[in-house]
Amino acid sequence: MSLKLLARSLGLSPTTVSRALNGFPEVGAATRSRVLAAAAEIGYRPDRRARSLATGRAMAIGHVVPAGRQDLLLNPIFGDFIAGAGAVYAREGYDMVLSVVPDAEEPATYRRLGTQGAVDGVIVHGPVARDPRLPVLAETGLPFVVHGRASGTAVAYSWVDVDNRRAFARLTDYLIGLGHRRFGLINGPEDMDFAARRRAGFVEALAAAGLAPDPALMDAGPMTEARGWAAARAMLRTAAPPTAILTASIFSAIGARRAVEEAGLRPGRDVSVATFDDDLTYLRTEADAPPFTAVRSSVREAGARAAAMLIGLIREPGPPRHDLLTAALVLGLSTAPPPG
Amino acid sequence: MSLKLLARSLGLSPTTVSRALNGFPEVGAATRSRVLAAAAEIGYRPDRRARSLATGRAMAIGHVVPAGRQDLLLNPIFGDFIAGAGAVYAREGYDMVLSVVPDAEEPATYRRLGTQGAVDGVIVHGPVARDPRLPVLAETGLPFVVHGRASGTAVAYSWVDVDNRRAFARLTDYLIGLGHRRFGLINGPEDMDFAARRRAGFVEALAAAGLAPDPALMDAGPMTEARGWAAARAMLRTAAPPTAILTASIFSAIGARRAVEEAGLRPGRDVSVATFDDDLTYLRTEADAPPFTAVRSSVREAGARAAAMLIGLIREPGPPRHDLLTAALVLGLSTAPPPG
DNA sequence: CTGAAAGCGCTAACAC
DNA sequence: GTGTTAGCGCTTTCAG
Repeated sequence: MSLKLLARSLGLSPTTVSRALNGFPEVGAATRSRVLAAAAEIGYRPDRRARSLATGRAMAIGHVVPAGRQDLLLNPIFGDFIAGAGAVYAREGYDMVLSVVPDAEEPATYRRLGTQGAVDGVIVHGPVARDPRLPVLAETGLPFVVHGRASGTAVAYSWVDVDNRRAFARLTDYLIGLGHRRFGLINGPEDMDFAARRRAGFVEALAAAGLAPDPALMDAGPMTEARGWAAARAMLRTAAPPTAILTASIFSAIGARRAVEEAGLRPGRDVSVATFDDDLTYLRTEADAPPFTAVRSSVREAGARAAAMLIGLIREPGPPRHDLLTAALVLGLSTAPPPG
Repeated sequence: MSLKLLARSLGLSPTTVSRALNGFPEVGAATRSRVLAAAAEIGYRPDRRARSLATGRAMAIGHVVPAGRQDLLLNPIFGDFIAGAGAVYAREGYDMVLSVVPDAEEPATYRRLGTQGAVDGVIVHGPVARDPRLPVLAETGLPFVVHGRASGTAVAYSWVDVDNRRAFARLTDYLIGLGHRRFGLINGPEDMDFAARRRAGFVEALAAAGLAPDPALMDAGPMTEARGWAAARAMLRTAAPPTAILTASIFSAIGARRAVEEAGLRPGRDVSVATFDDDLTYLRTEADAPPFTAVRSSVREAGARAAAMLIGLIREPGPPRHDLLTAALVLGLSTAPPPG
């Protein structure tokens, strides 16, 4: 059922009906209610494409996910971010367009999105240092917000990020407070911005306590169980093994625990394994209470904020905006004072 | 840059340019190459909305995710499914439109999507028994494919599913083969189709071995660490505790292991904890090799197949299609013959 | 307060 | 082979 037909059935012009439906002031009260009633009854829904074509606004936001960086999609974080953003979009009447594209085509995709008028703005996921996507995006003129930050970029851009540096500094502080002095770090891939910041927080907290990080006890790589296992295993075989291991993901932590067990040690007793995982709502909830550390998801919140920021930017363009969230601190699997 | 302008700059009519670009046969070879060259040079991209409006095809697929059922989004499974589907969409020129909507508005959303011409088809996630969405969707006439199955529905629908029943039967068989006789089951929410089927596979395998399931050792609920912990704890305190526990998720398994440890038992020695998690690519990869069980993701494959099926259905409508994938069997954390 | 007309950018009958 | 015309469904000047 089109606007035209609706109008005809009411004996009105499409123009008037459009105005009534869109809340324009110049419509007569009686007419408006008549139109509204009729529209509701037949369940009239304006065609998004036609409206978009006429107004120039797509009422949609693009999320481009590099197909190669699959861990991004697979990572529960992504889903949580999307959930937060999606809720905002739904409220504001925006659609979310997800494109999974081969890495090489990412720039082309951004251009396409901008040119084709399919979206009004874009959210960038998984920034890396000197991210090549940002200049491309800036060039298109399409508003965009980055989830995370990309160091080493000349482009001024808007971002929403969780304070990873501070989170790891806090986690490290906590362990230092328990009495630990020798730490292992099993980090994510450090070419990715968040991982680099986590490392910085770790090193910084050590320095503040007059401790020096041991390069032999620092690993960076995919946040998988296998990697966590291998890294912890290697650390435990060094001459001076760590009494506490910080991991950047619940999966790394699982692997690390396994290595601890295999070494004949007790996780949470002989060796503490601490996890910071930004998003564990799928795993634990506030209600869980002891013996679980209650957490809330900062990532979902970040998704919501990024979406809101982007919509704001679309509505009234302006200088880049920034939003740094405090991470929910998660003390994972098991920690205790060092033995002895 | 619009088609019209492009045409004008070439001294051609928009029609001819359109035909040349879209590979229609009646265009002269010389003209075509001229058009193609010019289009490439200026980076011409047809406006999707305009094209969609003119052709009636949206070239987009909708995925509607109930906001309330957040575990769905949070679940890494979802991301993996999306990754598989997304790759197919990208190849076929489709966009993916994700809507996160409050549960109550889901039917309205389906209607909206159908009416507004925003999408050509829909993928339904997380079916439950007698799912109310299917009738609504069927009524709209919009092609759709369900990821999973919904028992107790009169509607004939297309689906792609992983054989959860068989997967759990196999996992149970495996443990029986190791010598176990008393099993605990920590299942997902059994109102959801996949969980119900998993339970069925478990019970079935026991029956085939002449064993009866013990209701006191069967839990169903959210697949979280906390739930896994609580369920396992309760089971281990019964008069006849299980020697092996099957869990429906890696998170449940983590919780269960913890409970085993807290009970003074060794996971993987005194009590086996077996996990079936359909999607663990984010956790493990084929390359991991021992000590990790190699897995591949059946969910990603399911996403790809569902997408392909839906596109097929859009291109040539027909009777419902079905696709049942064999699950990648995952033996999680640690299993061993029963003690003694 | 309401309507007629033009146009968003593209495709598709129907000529030529 | 190429162009003309109409139209997808909506919004938006511009008249009245």
